[in-house]
Amino acid sequence: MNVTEAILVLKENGYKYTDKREALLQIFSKHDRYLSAKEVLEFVHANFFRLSYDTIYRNLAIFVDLGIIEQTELSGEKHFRFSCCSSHHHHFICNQCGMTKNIEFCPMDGVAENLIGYQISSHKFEVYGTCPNCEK
Amino acid sequence: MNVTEAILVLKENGYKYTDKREALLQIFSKHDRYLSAKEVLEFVHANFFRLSYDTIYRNLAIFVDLGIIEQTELSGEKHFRFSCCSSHHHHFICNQCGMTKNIEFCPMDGVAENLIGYQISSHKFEVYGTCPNCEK
DNA sequence: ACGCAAATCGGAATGATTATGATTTAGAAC
DNA sequence: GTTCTAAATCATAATCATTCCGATTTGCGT
Repeated sequence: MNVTEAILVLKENGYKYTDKREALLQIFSKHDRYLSAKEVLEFVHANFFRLSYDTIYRNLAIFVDLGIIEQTELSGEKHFRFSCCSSHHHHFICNQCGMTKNIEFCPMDGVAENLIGYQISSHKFEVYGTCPNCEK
Repeated sequence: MNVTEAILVLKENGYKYTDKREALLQIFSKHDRYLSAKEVLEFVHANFFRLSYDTIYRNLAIFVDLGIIEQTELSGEKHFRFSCCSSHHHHFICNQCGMTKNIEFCPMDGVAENLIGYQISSHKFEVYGTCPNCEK
């Protein structure tokens, strides 16, 4: 997923092009890790854009809906990052910088048969720690 | 883990016995599922106890520290439940009632070797859905 | 260029959680 | 059992992320 593709996806789903939306997408394109709403706001402001929290949250929710970005909860706050690829996968997430590394293995495979009668709607598998870069 | 054991653990770690703490532990003993702080407060009040949020959060944090209860984040709110057993395990969690079912399988086994250079501090594997009881 | 629904603004509201300063209490020492 | 002190609790205010709202602006089809 890149900025141009994302804008196309927005169009396809009836959302308009706006400079704010492009600015948001650029941020995610440039910073390839999990960002809090506040971080996003600061990056946008650094680029001489005015932007309200309302706009941030509203658009990020739309982006998540459309699969443009991924969302997770880190220490009580929502964090967002560009969708790295369409295939189902999980993440190692660095507690320091928010960097992620894909984990292709999905633990659901061997689990469903032990949950007969339970309707499974979703699952979460995340590994937390420190990435080699922050380790130094 | 039961109430008496929990009080013992508190004593061993230099925490005093109080009727509020016992009331909290009784709630968890009685309601074997993930509870929000608000639910805990309501249950306690129903038992004719006065209790402030401060006391709830402070004690629940202590309980988590001592391994008396477990904590997770469900739809943006902290939830707590009695530690069911000491062995490492994961959970199916019902979105409706907060009920849990243990999943003994731990996906970390086959994953660590693919994360050389990454220091792993913790991980989370949770399956969400509807339990047979809420399904009806 | 016009019109309108969608998008944005900014400021207020919400709701969970945490901090504060005063008061009460458990439990040890006498 | 009385006293003492640190811990625990209380009530309230503060904080912080997130959402809501009414007013204004803007993208884009006509």
